[in-house]
Amino acid sequence: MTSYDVALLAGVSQSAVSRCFKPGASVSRDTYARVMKAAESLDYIPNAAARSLITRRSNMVAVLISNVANLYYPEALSELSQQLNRRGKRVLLFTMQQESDFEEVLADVWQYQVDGVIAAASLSAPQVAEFARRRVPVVAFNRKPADQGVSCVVCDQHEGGRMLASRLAAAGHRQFGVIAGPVDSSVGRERLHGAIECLRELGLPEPCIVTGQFDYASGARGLRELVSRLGKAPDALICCNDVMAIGALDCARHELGIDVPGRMSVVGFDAVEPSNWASYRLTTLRQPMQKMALAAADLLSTQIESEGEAPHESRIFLPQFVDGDTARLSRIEADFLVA
Amino acid sequence: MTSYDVALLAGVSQSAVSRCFKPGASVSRDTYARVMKAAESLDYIPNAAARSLITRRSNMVAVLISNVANLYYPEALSELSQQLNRRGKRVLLFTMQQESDFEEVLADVWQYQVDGVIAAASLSAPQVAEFARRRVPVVAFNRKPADQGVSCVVCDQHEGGRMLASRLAAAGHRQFGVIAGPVDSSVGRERLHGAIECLRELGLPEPCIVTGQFDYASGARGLRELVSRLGKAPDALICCNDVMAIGALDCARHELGIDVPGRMSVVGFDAVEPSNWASYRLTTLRQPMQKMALAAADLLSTQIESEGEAPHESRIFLPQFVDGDTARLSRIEADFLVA
DNA sequence: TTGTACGCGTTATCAA
DNA sequence: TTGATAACGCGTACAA
Repeated sequence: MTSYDVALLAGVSQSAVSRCFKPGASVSRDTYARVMKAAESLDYIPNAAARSLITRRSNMVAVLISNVANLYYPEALSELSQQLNRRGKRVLLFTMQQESDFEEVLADVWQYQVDGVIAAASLSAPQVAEFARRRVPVVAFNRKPADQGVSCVVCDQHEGGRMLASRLAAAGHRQFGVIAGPVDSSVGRERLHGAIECLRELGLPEPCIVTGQFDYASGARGLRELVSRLGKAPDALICCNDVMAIGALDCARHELGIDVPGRMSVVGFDAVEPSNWASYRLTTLRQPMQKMALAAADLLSTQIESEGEAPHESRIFLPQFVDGDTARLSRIEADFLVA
Repeated sequence: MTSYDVALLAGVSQSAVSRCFKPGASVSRDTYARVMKAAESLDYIPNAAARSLITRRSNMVAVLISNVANLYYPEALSELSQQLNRRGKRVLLFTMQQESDFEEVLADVWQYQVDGVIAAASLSAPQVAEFARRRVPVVAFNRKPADQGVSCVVCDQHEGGRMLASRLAAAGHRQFGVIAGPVDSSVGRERLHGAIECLRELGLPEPCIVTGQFDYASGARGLRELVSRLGKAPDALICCNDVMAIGALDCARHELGIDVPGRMSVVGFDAVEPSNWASYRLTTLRQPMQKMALAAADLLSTQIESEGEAPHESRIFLPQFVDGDTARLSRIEADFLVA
């Protein structure tokens, strides 16, 4: 069914039909009614591919995301999808096993004439340049791109690392253990470095650091390794995401018999849903995902509507402290923060 | 950059360029090399919209899914995306707040000329008819459509309900409680009815049933209501998904002081990742998600390639029992099943 | 307000 | 193997 068929049935020209489906076009009430009736009876719906060919707008936005199964991404994806839909954009989803698959995926993205891209992956400078060359607006989501010429929405992971470390330090913890994220994760690196930096500034002993893969097993494995390296449990354990923190927590309680928070404090990042379950009540940091998705959709929409003339913008959000039951934190500190 | 630009630079006709990007077309080595060199230097990439206009293939598949944030969907979405990508299809994602938003979303789907649809939502008979009329292949994912004229991939939820109920019954549980899913969830309904049917056949007392929303809070709320209705905890608690089971489990242990599995057995459905964490070790059923995604991608690809001439097919998978620590199950039963 | 005519970038057909 | 030409379905000047 094409607009020609509808035009024929309605007894008008094809362009009249086209105008009826364009909001705010100049059509008489009578023509509109006839066209709509014909369209309905023929089940006519405009062809988005043909439209995009001439308008140079596909109304599609590519969302590039790695590791969808990670507990933290679904919320991001869900929010992004809603926000984009609200702005009349559809989500063309590109999932990657690892962030390193990003380059190959990009080649696919160009074909589809998407109006913009939201990339939850690290953007190298050449990649940023390619976006500019192709005039495809891009917003980096939760990744600080190497290049400055890109809009991004991030949660300040570095500051998050500092927040947790400083609160734990203020409460008297001295020997820190850290379970870091995989080396290719910039989010994990920033959290780690924020924590380390803070501890260094405070003159505390160097933390003992092990690497994990952001999964449950990594948390348990990480804690065991820390205990074996230190000869005892650290005073405080900072895990670079919640799932590892939960893995460590379970290991501490069920396997090693370490009292949390009595003997060891445990904190995580993300405030994924399970972190708030009664068995955990994890002390952690929440990324304001709804606001971040909203900001990303706004930034991208602005870029799209301005044809890339809008200045690049970085929206930086602060993580919110979630007061759980897995860390001993001093009352004073809490009062101080409220004031 | 269009194929004309490339043709000009390479000194060939536009159709020659087109052929170079079509696998298996008839082009001389020399022409191919010249075209590719020109294309590379111009950053040329074929325009998928223009291509789909004439080939009537967009290489896009719409995936309709509700409640992406549900712990169970991310795995499904991730697997589906991978399987479809492997077949050269991109995923156009449509998320719905509720399954009832399905109808509106469909209107959007038609515009985009997708090659097919994977619908994780209930399909009414008129909707099935519309797919047929528009000649868009569709595969229902984990939903038995009302109409038979649709391919579907499902896990036998009804049988799952029976499996859990029968094993619990065989182990001597008599008074059952059930926390059901929301009324508009066919998956939840089937699990519930399977369990009820089985208990009825065995001549056991009618189970006490409360309704939940598939979320953590529903599990706790549901258990409290059951206890208040029965005046005590049921012998066995069947929850229509894992997250509610975990909610009930936490409530039983941390709030009501009910020994699980000593005093009450608890089982769930889905085998989401947290169900296997040390704090829970939930007895549950796993849906073979990878196989299901694979089957869905296969079925849809077949439909697409046959232009809808392929017969409709139902692929029904059986849930796999996951032996956790939250249910007392008799040794005999276990041996019996192995044999 | 309406219709004519053209072009968006590609693939497909066909004759050379 | 190659190039000219005609679609694909739509939006949009432009003239009426």
